[in-house]
Order: sequence, then structure tokens, then C-alpha cells
Amino acid sequence: MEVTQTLASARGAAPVEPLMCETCPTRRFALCEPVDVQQLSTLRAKYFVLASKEHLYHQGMQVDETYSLCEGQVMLYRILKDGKRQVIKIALPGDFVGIGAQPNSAEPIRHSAMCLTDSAFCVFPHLAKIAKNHSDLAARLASLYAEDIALKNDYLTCIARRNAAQRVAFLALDLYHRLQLRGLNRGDTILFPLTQQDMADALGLTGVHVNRVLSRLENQGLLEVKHHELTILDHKGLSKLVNLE
Amino acid sequence: MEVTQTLASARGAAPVEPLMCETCPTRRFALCEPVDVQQLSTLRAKYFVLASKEHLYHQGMQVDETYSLCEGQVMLYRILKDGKRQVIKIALPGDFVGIGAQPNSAEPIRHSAMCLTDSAFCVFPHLAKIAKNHSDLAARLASLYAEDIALKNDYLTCIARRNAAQRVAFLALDLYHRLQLRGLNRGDTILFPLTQQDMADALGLTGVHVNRVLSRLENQGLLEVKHHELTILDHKGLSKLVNLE
DNA sequence: CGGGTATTTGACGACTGTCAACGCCAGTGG
DNA sequence: CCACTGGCGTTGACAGTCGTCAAATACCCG
Repeated sequence: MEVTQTLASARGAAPVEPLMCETCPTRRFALCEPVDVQQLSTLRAKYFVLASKEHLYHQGMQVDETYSLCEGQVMLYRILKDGKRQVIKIALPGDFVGIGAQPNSAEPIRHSAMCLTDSAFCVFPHLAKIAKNHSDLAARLASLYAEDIALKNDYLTCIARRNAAQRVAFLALDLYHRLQLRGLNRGDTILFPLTQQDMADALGLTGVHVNRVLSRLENQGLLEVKHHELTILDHKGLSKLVNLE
Repeated sequence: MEVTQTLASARGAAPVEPLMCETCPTRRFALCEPVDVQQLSTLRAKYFVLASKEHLYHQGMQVDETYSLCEGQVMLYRILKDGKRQVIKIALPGDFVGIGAQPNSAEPIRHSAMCLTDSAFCVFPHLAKIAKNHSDLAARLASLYAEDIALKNDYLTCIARRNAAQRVAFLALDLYHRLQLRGLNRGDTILFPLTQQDMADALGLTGVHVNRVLSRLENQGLLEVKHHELTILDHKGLSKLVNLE
């Protein structure tokens, strides 16, 4: 999974090709599409690493910057008044984290961000400020937002209208495809650091029920979760099961 | 509900104050916050009206522009493979409609937009293009996206983790508050053109069950739906019932 | 006035939640 | 090296919310 492409070549590459991060050791995923690299370099302030289970920020904090996830997987979630937890998003390399807050406002952020694996981040000013001062990035940011909204619509639809097995299948396929786009799959296998309770909190189910459904999917030969890895055994079968749209 | 404020005064008004639309007969809600009005005028191409039940676009179409809803209420929804319907959003005056599609791509849009009432729209180029060429608008657009994402997170959480009564209460409160922000409430009453089936499809329930739950909420004196109008009878009671976050 | 749509109500069943107990495994410390 | 411990996964019994089906009523618009 070695990346040999240079920054210069990335600038003219196909739109899907990820842009690498100049200052990150891993040199990957600052933004996932070619933009003006010169400007990016000046915007990027720091680069840092967090260990698995560590939090990037907590619900209620005021977050005045945006983070680009360069490496790892990060879970965004809320704790509700009654103690329940809702996972808002599983962020993957290239995703922005911390975009919920309004710029220039004292509004606290309404979710927490916890690393599911050791993770690496770049720090940027708030996206609204970037957009304002770097108009050539604004278009790309709009696309990122649109993608995020589209993904959220998919999850909303899935949770509202699908049964437990379909939801679990959808989560598995979504994470697989999003990692595959980034070249982070190993054949049909991906890194899958979620616990069954994490899956449940992402899908509006209980841990117990996820367990039952997951076992059934495994017995049917559709997928396999083992040692924090997920293998898609039957792409067609899973897609047919989900049957979303 | 007459609007007397002028464009000039809007420019320096409080951030929450809606910006009026110069070319629309109703002169309202081009964007909901002061921005460069000169630029907006040049960007805005047309103004048009649709009747209740008419569609702005259908799922699968290629939509190459963005619409600002000036007047009325618009339901964004998807039809799934199995025929089920999922309401993605109830758009209110000031909301952008049609932002799901990627700019410059042949990707068809993945939802339909149907007017719940007679509605008026302004037409803009794709938001990504606006952002690129009008950097002072880009920041505002980023905020609009962030708001949309935050609202979607709320609905996601509500649908995933709340029971039927709480979901219905949440929908009622959300629409009330979003209309109140725009000054479109009449005391505790708002225009509410959704059918019970619409509510069900927005909340991941069935029409039958919405009916039962809604009746119970009415019997408890929490709210009232009558003649396409919704009245919040007990704000505190409803908020306590929802208990989100 | 008439026909289609929306609402209302009841009976029944299924999917999922709740509670509880147990097993498994990895990390920890003695 | 081994016992301990806490988290996670697994399994069973049971209950409740919500979906499904069906039918009757009310309502709206032409």
C-alpha cells in the first residue's frame, strides 16, 4: 500500500485520486482531490497523532479549527440526555472532522470525536474561513459537504426504513467501499475497529441484537468479522440484502 | 406578516435577520443572512412559482442549478427499490434545494423535491461555482451546509434512538422553531401541510402508527393538528418528551 | 354530489429491546 | 508463569413497541 505519487503529479491527476499531505509523515489525504497545493501548505498549521481511544474533542467544547484525518479511523458520536449514545459518522482518511461548529461563534460543538485506531491529523482553520480566503478551495469544500450530506441521507434512510440485518450489511458495505476508494482495502478485507456496541449505536440498534444479526450474516456466508477485521465474502448477496434505492 | 425592511437595511442587520430577495415579488429569503447583495442580484437568474403537489425535480434527473426556496414548503424525498418512501428534509423559506448533486458531473440527483404548498423559488448556479467566484458568499454557504448537516444529525439521532411519540414531537418542534426563526409562525401556530403519511415517511414510522401517536399527543394537550395547521399547546411538555441531548 | 384521498380504529404478529447470566480473551500485576 | 480483572461477545427467556392487514369513516376537490 505504498504511495509513490508526488505532489506535483497529484495536481493534474484524475479527480478521484487523493491528494497527499506534504507535511504528514504518511504524505496522504490532506484533501481527497487535487486543489492548489501551495495554498494548502500555508493553511496547514500542524500535524499530530493520537492513540486509539483518545479523544480529538468532546461534546460541549468550543472547537475553533478543522481537522483533516490523514491516517486511522475516528468515531463521531453524541451522548444523549438519557445516556444513550448515537454514532454520527465513522470518519476515514481524507474526511474532515469538526465541521459541525459555526465559525466565529461561541457555540459548543455537539458531538465528540474518538479515535478507533491510532490516528494522524492535520489542522486547518475553520472551513468557512478557508472558503472565504481561498476561493479555489471553496468549490472542493462544497463538494465535500455535499458528499457528507449524501452519506448522511443514506444512513438516515437505512436506519429509518431497513431492518437490523440490512442495517448491519449497509454499514459493512459502506465502510468497505469508502476505504476501497482510498485504496485502504486488502482484497475483500478492511480494518474494522468497531465493537458490536459501536455498530449498534451507529445503526439505532442494541448491542445484543447486532450480535444476533451479525452471527446470522456470518453463518449465511455473507461476511466475516474477526480480530478487528471485516471481510466481505459475498458482495452481491450483501448488496441485494440492503436493497437501498 | 408584512415585510417592510429594505435591502439596504438588511445588509447591516443582525445575523439572524433574513435577507430579502430583490427580484421576488415576496422580496424574501434569498439567503438568510446579509451577504453582498450586488453579487446576489447578478447571480440570480430567474424567479418562478410552483403549485402545491408539483415537483421541482425528480430523482434520477440531472440538476445543474440550485434553488433557493423563497416562499412555501418543499418536501425532499427518495423512493426506494422496494417502493418505500423516505423523506430527507422539509425545506422552508431560505433553504437551498438541489444541493445534493456534484457540480459539473453527470451524476443524477438522488431525491425528488415536491411542493407541499404553492412555492416560489430563485434559481442560482451550482453552489460550488458560486463559492468559487464569489468568495464572500463561500463562508455563508459553508455555514448553510454546516446547519444542514447539524439538522440531519438531529433527525438521525431522533429516528435511531427515540420512540414514535418522541419522534412526532421532535418533528413538530423542529418545524415550529425553524419557521419561528423566519418569523413565519402565528403565535404558537404554524402552517403544517404534511399528511400523517408524510410525517411517517420522515420519521421512519407507518402512517397508522403516526395516527395513533398523534392522537395521544393531542389528547394529552401537547399539540394540535387541524386544517393543515399545527399548534404547539405545551412547549415545555413537548421538549421534555423529546429529551434529545 | 361523487370519487378519491386521508384519517381512524381494531386485531394480530413480528421484530427488536430488556434483563440476566455466562464465556472468552487480552492486558495487568504479582 | 499464573491468577485476576474488565471489556467484549454470546445466548436464552420474555415483553413491548411498532408494523401489517383490513375495514369503516371523514374529508376535500372537482
